[in-house]
Formats: sequence, C-alpha cells, structure tokens
Amino acid sequence: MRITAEQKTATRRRIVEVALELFRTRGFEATTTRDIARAAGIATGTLFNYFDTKEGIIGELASEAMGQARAAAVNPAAEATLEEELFALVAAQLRQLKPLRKFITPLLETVLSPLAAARESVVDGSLRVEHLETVAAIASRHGVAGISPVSIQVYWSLYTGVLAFWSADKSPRQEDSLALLDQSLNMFAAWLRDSAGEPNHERRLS
Amino acid sequence: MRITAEQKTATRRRIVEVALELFRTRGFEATTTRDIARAAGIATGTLFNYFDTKEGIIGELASEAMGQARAAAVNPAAEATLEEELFALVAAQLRQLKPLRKFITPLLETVLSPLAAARESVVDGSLRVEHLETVAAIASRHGVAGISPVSIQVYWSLYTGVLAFWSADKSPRQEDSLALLDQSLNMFAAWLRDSAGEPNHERRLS
DNA sequence: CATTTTTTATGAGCACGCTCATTTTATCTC
DNA sequence: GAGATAAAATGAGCGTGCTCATAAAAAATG
Repeated sequence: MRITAEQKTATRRRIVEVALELFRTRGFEATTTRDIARAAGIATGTLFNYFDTKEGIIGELASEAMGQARAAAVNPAAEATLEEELFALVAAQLRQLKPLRKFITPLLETVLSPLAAARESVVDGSLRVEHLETVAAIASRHGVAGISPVSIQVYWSLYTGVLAFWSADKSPRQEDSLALLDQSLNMFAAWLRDSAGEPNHERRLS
Repeated sequence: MRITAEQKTATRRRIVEVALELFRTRGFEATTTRDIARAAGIATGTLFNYFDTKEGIIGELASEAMGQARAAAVNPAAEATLEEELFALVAAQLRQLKPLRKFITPLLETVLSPLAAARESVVDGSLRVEHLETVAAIASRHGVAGISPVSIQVYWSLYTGVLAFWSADKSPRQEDSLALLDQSLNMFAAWLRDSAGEPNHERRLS
C-alpha cells in the first residue's frame, strides 16, 4: 500500500468518525455535509470523492456493524432451531447497530427498506443481498433449501419491519423490538415448515 | 359555500390534477414544485398554502384512492375467511392506487413505511391509523378481537412490504405482488389463530 | 531532473424544497 | 362606498445536497 493510499483510507476513516460524532450530537438532518467536511479538514467537494451521498457515510458504519454481527452469530449450537438461529443473527445486528439507532432512519429508507429492493441501485444494495444470503444459508442448514422468491420477500418484509420498529423503539432497552422479532420469526419458521410442499392457492383481481 | 371557498377547493383540485399529470409524464423527482405551480397558474409560495410538502400532493391522491378501496371492499360475503377479506381489501387498494404506482415510492417512505409509524408526525399518519382500524374491525368480525400490539406491528410489516414490492413490481400485471399478498396473509391469519392463547416465549440479548 | 500524464482537492455555483416579509385581494363595518 | 380588517397570493431568498471546471499534487516517463 502506497503512502497516498494510506492517506486516502485515513481520510475516509476521519470522515466517518467526525460524521458519527456530529450525527450523535446534533442529529442526522441537522448535520450538513459542509459541517462534516469542515470537521474533517477537507473541502465540501472532497467529501463527495469519498462518499456518493450523505447516507453513504452511515452506510459504511452500518456495513461494518453488519459484518461484525455476522461474525458474532456464527454460533454452531447444534440443537438450535431455525428461528433461534435467525433470532441470534438479527439480535446480534441490533446490538452492533445500537450506537447508530437514533439516526439510522435515512439509511433504512435508502438501503434496507423494502423500497430499496427493486430500486435502480441508488445505493448498491449489497447489505440486502448479503443478509439474504446468510439467511438462506442458515435455512438450508435446517433442511429448508431453495426458499422460493416469495418466501424471501416475506422474510424481507418482516426483517425490515423489525429494523424500522427498532429504530424508533421507545421501550427502555428496546425489548419491544426483540418481542416483535421473536414473534415474526416464529411465525415465519412455522409457515416455512407447513407450506413446504403445499400448492400455491393464488387469487385474482376480479 | 362562498365563492372564494369554491375557488380555494378549485385551486386545490387543479394543483392535484396538474401534479398528477406531471408526475406521470416526467416522474416525481423530475417534477419541481415550481413546475407544478406554473402549470397550475399560481406562484410557488401559493402552492405551499395548499400543501405542506410536495409529498402531501400525492398523499391526497392516495388518500382518496384508499377511501374508495375501503368502500369497494365492504363485501359482506358471509362465508369469506379472514384472509380472504383482508386480501380483498388490500387488492382493492392496489387497484385504486394503480395510476400512482410508478411514483408512489416517496409517499410510502413518508407516510406508510414502517419508519413512519413512530416518527414525530412529519405527516399525520392518518392513512396508517385508518387502515389498521379497518383491519382490526375485520379481524374482530372473524372472532379475533383485541389483536395485540405486536401482532398489529407484524401485520404492518407485511402490509408495507407488499406495497413496497408492488410499487416496483415488474411482472406484467403485478401478479407477483398478489402472490406475495396472498402468502403474507395466509401466514398471518394462520398464525393469529394458532397463537391465540399461547404464552409469549421471549428471548433475551445475552 | 524536466516533462508529461494521471490522480486528487477545491469551492463557486446549481437546482431543489420550502419560508416569510410584503403586497394584493376579499370581507366586514358603519 | 370609504375605511378598516382579515385572508390569500406572491416571488425573492435561504440553506440544503451535490456537481463540475479548474487548480494543485503525485506518479510515470525519458
């Protein structure tokens, strides 16, 4: 790695860190990109050489947190059920994301929201893809291989619902979010098992 | 109703209609509030005497569509199941919202998204409340009275998931969205019945 | 080293949604 | 109807996220 390359990553880190500090103290909307640039000692335009959008900065933070959560949740407790493993994964995510909780809403909107699923990659959606791959891997380890696209979409609805609820959860330690997660996953796992071979009974618009 | 009051509602209608036309032809983001004002023959500032935000304009359109859907779905087919009635309601909504489908994303983000649930009423959230009341009424008519807050939240996750998917659905007549809706509601209704008296088995963060 | 080429930093400037002091128009009072 | 009061319309202007022509710095080439 060359000297300048080191400087580049150093600048990138500095941006992320001063931004986190500013977001924490003043909130996301109240922090301008000019503020961040000034605090990082660079010009406004330079900021956008490092991140495409303001949301991208939180995206980086969230991305790191997600990676750590995935690592923390590789818990091969042999007797764990599907829903227990999924619960452990998402709970780990919430724990890692906790410092970002208060101002993660804009990120959820652009990256994680169901709305981002088919959007023309305003942001690259790798967070989504990676998470769904992890989930699929866990599911197939529990004998539920090749989940149908619609099942995946159902899971995504529930998952983003939990994240959204959590980001605004007023209960002391966000235990309401954990309850929601628990129920969502129980329902989902039970349904996955039940409807394994069932035919689709579709309905039509009249 | 006085003459000027009539003029006010006329202006309001005109705004909504020219906005719809512009959104349809150029998209939501590409249409500026200045464009809308000019097309409606008023000043930019005047536009904001009628609507708080640009999204509020679609909000009005969506609100009308939702009302019509509710009216259209009061179908007292005596032998309909819970999931069938819910399906009819949401399918009617999708039908009514269809003209707005391509540019409804910003509205979903501000009003319908799970993220809006606990947000400090940036928009008034009446769409959410009204829909959940309708759902609760349908449920209690099927013997599922007093749904728990967490069940409501689960429903909301699924519902917004469907809307979001639908808004970007590439299938010819959005039949993929209907399949998702069908599966989501089947799962939800089955779970509601099963977990009627079951105790919550919560888990904790370690 | 001198020179060329490539990469990175810069900040004035753009277009946007939205505001608000001011002006215009409508309504009320006598 | 003249004057006073209230309501509505106006558009210059604000602060925002982000762009892009230009300048500075670094790397490559001989």
